[in-house]
Amino acid sequence: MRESDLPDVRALPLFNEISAESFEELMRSAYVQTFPPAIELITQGDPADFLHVVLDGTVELFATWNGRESTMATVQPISTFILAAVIKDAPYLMSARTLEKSRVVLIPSEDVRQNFQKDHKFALAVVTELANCYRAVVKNSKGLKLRTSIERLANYLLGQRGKAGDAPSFALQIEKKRLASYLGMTPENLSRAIKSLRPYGVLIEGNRVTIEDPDDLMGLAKPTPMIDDPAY
Amino acid sequence: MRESDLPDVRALPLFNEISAESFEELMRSAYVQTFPPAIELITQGDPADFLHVVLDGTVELFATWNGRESTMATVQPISTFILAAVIKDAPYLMSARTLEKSRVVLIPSEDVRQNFQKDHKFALAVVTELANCYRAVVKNSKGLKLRTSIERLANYLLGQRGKAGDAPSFALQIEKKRLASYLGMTPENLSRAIKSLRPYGVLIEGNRVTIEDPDDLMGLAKPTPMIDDPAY
DNA sequence: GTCCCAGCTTGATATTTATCAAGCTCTCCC
DNA sequence: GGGAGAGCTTGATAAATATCAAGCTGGGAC
Repeated sequence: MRESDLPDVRALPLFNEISAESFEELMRSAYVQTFPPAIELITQGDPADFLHVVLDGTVELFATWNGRESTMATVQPISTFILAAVIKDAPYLMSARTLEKSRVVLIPSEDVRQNFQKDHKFALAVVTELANCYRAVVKNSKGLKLRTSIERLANYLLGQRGKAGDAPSFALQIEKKRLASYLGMTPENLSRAIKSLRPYGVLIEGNRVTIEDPDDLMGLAKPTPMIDDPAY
Repeated sequence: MRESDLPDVRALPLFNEISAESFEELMRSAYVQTFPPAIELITQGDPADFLHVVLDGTVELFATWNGRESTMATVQPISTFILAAVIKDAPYLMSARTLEKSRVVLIPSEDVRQNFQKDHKFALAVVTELANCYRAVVKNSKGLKLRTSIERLANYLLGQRGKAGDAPSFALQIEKKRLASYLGMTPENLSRAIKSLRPYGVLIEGNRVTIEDPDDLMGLAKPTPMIDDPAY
């Protein structure tokens, strides 16, 4: 691991408050690896050997069953993933693959568990992180059960617009087929859903999204912090 | 709170390992209340004032948006709910109502947060509980996105059969309209889904479920611990 | 540059799921 | 015992979503 990576990892909420000793111990056994695109980093059902931290690139979390596959989340720098499995020393519930060339820190699970047993500050940070993850999945689940696919798309677009600083035009961060899967629909269905948002002032060409009148779109999307605000 | 309730609460994984001091402190400010059926205990969006522990009865967690409603979970004794909101000091993401006469312990959030700040054992228990909750929601989400409603029903029934000690016949623990909502479908659709399982040896009369040939049903349901095992 | 191919779109169709409208049944309450 | 009403079922229909089958397109690989 480069020296220059340490501050980035240290800045994560998960590691921010922990003792210098714990941090050093975790980093001593950790190592960084760079992966090409489309590499499966972890497979659901496997034992959780490492806590992962994405430093660069993009990682997709996905789940499979009976030959079907669904995108559960997209992880972008700098964040960790599969903390729950590591803590519980349980098998991964999701698989992960790189979507582009990515640099990932791998911290042996055993070290994570040991340090959170003895470092109270670390335990508190883990609690906060898990609570956030839990609430994120609950929000997601609410969206899936309470909204139609068009409503989910409309809210996704408004969310992305917010991330882009309320710019009238911005780029989609993921491929449409993955977005479709994330939103719980087929690519064909997404294509049509996009078209059906045209009357609400949404224009998508390639991965360039233009929202002419956010208020109009919001009339359809009816966003609520209880589903759409990651910080809520 | 009755003296006799204390051991029940103490036995929860969340409180099992904590110091006698912490436990006493939490219980001192806690109180028990008995609610009639169909009482809304908490409302999504409200500040998380209390950690709830169900001692008796049944509580439904549900979410609403834009006039729609969906059952997210059913809580039965003895378990806690809405821990994440309490820990984060954030608003509830879900509402809760009693389904029958229920006895609930209410522990002021502030006390929970204080004690988990100072009691390391408590913090560790909170981590475990949250990790379990998180994984439960992820499993649920996987089911929603990867399975059809009939497959979800089939797996639900197999799960209930397991809970009933693999008895060939058992009683549904919730009303069909709530089961429908929990599984992400309408009551009409559930009715028809039940019928469509008849060829797989499933017979449901009232709330009495009979599974004639579990193996046959499993051929359809294809259960996997990564979605269907609460302990996984 | 050109070829190739994955990703995307579009149209046609099928399946799944929801909605609407009765009617039935059971329980609770008087 | 006789309503009244909620829950459940059934049938008919509509809407949402998926599947299948082409075509289109734009960005690498060579």
